[in-house]
Amino acid sequence: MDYHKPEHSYQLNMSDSIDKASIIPVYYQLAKLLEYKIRLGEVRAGEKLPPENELAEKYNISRMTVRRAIAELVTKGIVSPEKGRGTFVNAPNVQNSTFELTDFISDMHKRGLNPSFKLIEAKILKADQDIANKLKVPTGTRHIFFRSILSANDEPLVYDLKSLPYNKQTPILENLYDPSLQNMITNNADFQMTKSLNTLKVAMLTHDEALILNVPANLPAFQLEKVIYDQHDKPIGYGKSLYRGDRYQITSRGGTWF
Amino acid sequence: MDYHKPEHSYQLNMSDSIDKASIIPVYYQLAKLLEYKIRLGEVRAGEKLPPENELAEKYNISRMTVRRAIAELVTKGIVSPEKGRGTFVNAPNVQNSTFELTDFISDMHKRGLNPSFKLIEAKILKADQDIANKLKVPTGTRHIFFRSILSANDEPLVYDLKSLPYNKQTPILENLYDPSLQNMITNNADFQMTKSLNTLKVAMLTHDEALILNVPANLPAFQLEKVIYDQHDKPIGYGKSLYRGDRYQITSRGGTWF
DNA sequence: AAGTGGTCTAGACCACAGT
DNA sequence: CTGTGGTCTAGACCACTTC
Repeated sequence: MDYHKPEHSYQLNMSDSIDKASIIPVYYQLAKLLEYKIRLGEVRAGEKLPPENELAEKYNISRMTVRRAIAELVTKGIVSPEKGRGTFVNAPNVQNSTFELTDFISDMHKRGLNPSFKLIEAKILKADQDIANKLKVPTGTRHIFFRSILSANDEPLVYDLKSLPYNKQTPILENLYDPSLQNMITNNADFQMTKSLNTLKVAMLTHDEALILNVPANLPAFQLEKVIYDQHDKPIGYGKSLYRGDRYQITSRGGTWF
Repeated sequence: MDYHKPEHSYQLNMSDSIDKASIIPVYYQLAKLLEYKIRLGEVRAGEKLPPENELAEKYNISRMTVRRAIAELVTKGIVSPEKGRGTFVNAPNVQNSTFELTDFISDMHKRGLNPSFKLIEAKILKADQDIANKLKVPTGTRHIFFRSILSANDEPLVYDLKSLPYNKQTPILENLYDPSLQNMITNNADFQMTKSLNTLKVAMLTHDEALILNVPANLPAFQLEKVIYDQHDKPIGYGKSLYRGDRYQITSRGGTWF
């Protein structure tokens, strides 16, 4: 019995040819064609794709176009070219998974929920040891501190704390309207490029935090910490977000196909 | 006062030119050059890069090479080309963060720890409602069930549960040696392409789970659930991993720069 | 030496956006 | 209509791998 060959046919009924007259780009057609052949097992993991020259000749297209097609598969992680040797089909990798944490508002929209935002408090504080460390400033330096609640369908979901270095040039008022770190970056033409360091932990909600989120204490939660740096690697914001563990989860798709 | 222009100079002292004789590819040189100019604010967010023609002429290189350079910036999320309009510099996005969960062994190695693996139990079970649901089989269908502990520096860190459809063709013994879902995929030539669905939650360790990990009960933990599908979208594995919340955290870098 | 991927060129035509 | 990015070609030379 040959159980390598699935009996049923696929929806895709691809012919082994390229339609140059099509509106669909040639490189895209070829990429799909190769992907299809790999899916069918015509070229298996560890084996080589036909050389670029050969593909170009076979389908009557230029080698550059072939390369563009292969580049598509490379970015998808399906194949890996090796200089002087050939382009090899990767074994499906199912071990890795990538979780995206986007901003709360779009995240909730994507989940079909109605997000809202409430600022609890905004004040100027002197940096304690912890904050001084995060913002790389001396202790006692003044910074603006925000506390807010993010809700979905009027149910509190995230408790959010932010600290920004206090800067007389920066108007506080507009930050009150949207104190997201993103807003701060976007509205300040000083920041051409930024980077952020993110840490995801699990935490147990303290009594106070649970009270604010209107949940029982000792509920587990995601804790997302974010430090944002400007183009000179100077911290320009620190944020800590607590996501209710009973309501929030993150999903991702992985593998060789996306 | 012009606080847009930082007074101090950068380490990079890039000349506004391309060295065609260099071993460094021209497209790479140009990509770095453009990135540098954006970083300096020479082209700010929302503004256009010079047209491809112009860049090609200015640096005496072909337009295809210019495009290759710009493609680098596109994949980094720094610019976005718009057909017929130009190539625009993106505002730094600091909201999104991407967390990678790789396999335990390489993850621990990367963290400089010494990983080890212990199989607690492997047995054949009949699927209960939950497992039947995950593996999309009728309840009562036999499946292989694995329980194991993953440790770093001999300290239990992850409690891992796996269920695979029972298949007489699949030798169990090799799975006992390395019962990772990845191993199962790699060793089975039937699977050309696979996909996985991953869910990350927070959970409270039950008494039993805590006992196995040798930690106090009610410790919060990451719970990673993974369902793997073959190329026909048939589930071929279900896994649940509990990561000690007091010892495990995930970090990522984000922003316009990686 | 032969095969293979990596880079690069100097054109070309197209589709779309803005005038 | 002009400017712009998107696609494609038919070559070329190089560096690396394998024989």
